[in-house]
Amino acid sequence: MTERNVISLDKIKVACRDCSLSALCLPMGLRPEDVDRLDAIVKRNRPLQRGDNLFRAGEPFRHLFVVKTGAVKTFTQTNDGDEQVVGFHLPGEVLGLDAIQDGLHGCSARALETTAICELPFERLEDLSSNIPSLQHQMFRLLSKEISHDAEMMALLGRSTAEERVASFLISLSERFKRRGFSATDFFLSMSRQEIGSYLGLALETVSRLFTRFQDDKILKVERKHVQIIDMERLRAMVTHQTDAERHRANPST
Amino acid sequence: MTERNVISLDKIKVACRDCSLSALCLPMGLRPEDVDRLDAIVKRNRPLQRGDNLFRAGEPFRHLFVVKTGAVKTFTQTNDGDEQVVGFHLPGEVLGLDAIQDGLHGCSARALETTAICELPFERLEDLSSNIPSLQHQMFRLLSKEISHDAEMMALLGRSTAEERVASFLISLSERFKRRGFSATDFFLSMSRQEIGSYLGLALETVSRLFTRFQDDKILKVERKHVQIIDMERLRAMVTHQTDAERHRANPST
DNA sequence: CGTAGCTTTGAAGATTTTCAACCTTAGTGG
DNA sequence: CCACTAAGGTTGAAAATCTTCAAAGCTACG
Repeated sequence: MTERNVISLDKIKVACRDCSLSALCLPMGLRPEDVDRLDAIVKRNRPLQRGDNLFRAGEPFRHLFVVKTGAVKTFTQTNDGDEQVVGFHLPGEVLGLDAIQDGLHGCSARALETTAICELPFERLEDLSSNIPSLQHQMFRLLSKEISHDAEMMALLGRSTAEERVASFLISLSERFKRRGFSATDFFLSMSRQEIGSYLGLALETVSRLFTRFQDDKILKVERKHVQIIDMERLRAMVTHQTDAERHRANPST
Repeated sequence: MTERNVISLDKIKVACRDCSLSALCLPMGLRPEDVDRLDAIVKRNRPLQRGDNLFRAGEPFRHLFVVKTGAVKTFTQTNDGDEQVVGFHLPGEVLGLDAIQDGLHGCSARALETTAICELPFERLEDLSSNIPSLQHQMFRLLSKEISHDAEMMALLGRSTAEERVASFLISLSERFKRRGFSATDFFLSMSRQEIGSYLGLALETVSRLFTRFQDDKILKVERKHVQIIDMERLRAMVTHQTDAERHRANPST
């Protein structure tokens, strides 16, 4: 990190803490004046209540959204009417990236709890990116990260047993909470068993049974929405599907 | 489409046909001189033979790759050693988008048949994008499209029966061939039952049985790698999981 | 022509889903 | 303050689906 960036870092952090743009600006020091320009286009809205929609599938796409606090699920409907959850979005995570493609939201987004959101007008973000190469680079990285994450998820769904999926899901939540400064081993699920099942391709009963079994095996302590991870080692050991990418990130020398 | 773009279209098509950049430049008219600049950074390599690796997981990322002819699979290894297919890439499709994130390839890519590839040095593409706003926009769309596609795939894997997955897979191939000017109803699979199964999260025997059943039901004609779709209607009817996004794209008024 | 690598097919076994009942909790209104 | 209700969660048993194991067939290639 260069001298210049050290100077700007505090300001960036403040701006990011405020507007939850860490996904965009934390990974790489933008110049302070650029952060100000980015900050200037961010809209802050009143918080969403549980059940409120942030956007619906088919609506025109104008903004990217960043979760500030709370949690959001994204989902589609199947032809036979039920809901298919395609993602959960925690603080610091970005929504709407799939809609850049054709200017229409491909899924709906709904708050799982009281949730604060920032809006980024995408056109203005594009303009800014043209003028700030490091912001453009951040945008590419942001989109690429999503692709990378999706590929891991597909590999998980494509291969795994119910046990492995649930273990993987818990580890993913744990890591995401940790990254945002929350406890990695003690947290509340804002989504129902139904929603977890839909996301993981399992019946809600299967999710419930696995939570019970993990608890019997002294790996977790689960009480409704409250989860405590007792034995992270064994939870990780259940996941045979660490990808090459994850291996290399964990230990780049191999 | 503006007058200016009409003029440039032929040239673009020629350039794209040559370098397989249609993913980047066909969806939106770049100015002719911009296409030339894009064309100038494209490298053309000797073709890959079946089994050759294009890149391996963990290798540093320098280029995006566009399939010109042939077919490529991307895959990761699981901890217990077997291969997990995460994607198939047909002519006109782009590989490596997941690696922008951290500069390392997250999966390996291997030719399924004799395959011609274009290389796009990513750094130079970023430079160009900074200077050509419409190219930047294309890049965002390209990445977004991949995210959109992955979300559909996740929804498919998360929900469906074996029947639905195989039907969906065939429809996807059919549409991709069609888009590139090949027959939508008569094509050759360049991948094995094993690889299809890995991709769809099914045992290879399950894939084989479903091909047989679809044939018995007069929906397909399958002879090893050669597939003919006899009854596209019924094939489509098997897929309950048309997403909102797909519905809206098919019929934007609803 | 023989062998290796797919592919197909059958049967048994395992996992997961479905259906049904019951339990728990949080919120509501008497 | 308590009872009631609705929503979500748990548990059991039966049924469906998919996988695994095993064997045999086919094709392409050397």
